[in-house]
Amino acid sequence: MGPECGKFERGMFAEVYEIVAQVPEGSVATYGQIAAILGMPGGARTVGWAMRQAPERLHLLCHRVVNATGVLSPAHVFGGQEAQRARLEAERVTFLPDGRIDMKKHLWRGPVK
DNA sequence: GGTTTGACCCGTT
DNA sequence: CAACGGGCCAAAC
Repeated sequence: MGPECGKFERGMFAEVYEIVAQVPEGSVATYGQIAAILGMPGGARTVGWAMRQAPERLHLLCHRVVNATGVLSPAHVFGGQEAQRARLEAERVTFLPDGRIDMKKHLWRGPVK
């Protein structure tokens, strides 16, 4: 593979995008979890950062990434939490009456282990 | 090359 | 239970 073989964006963002892309339907990952997989314990903010800058051309599955509490991101991100929730529900992700994702059921267990 | 930012996480008040 | 602050890290300005 050449240095510019039509790959993703450079930097550790690419790693984040790849991890997110590996999350199967019906599962969700947390920022801290992804950060830990990348070898950045405590770097949850950096992951969220990559998501903010996330280029749409990658068809990001960022809607499967939530915080550790299972709460969706602020409204101004996905065009409304309602939109993100609808996407997750379409993937058979169940929500608790609290409005949070049932992390115990859908929390991704990592790429492979 | 220092400063600012950001979709976080956790403990404490 | 809700609000506040500190810590942590990498990219953009």
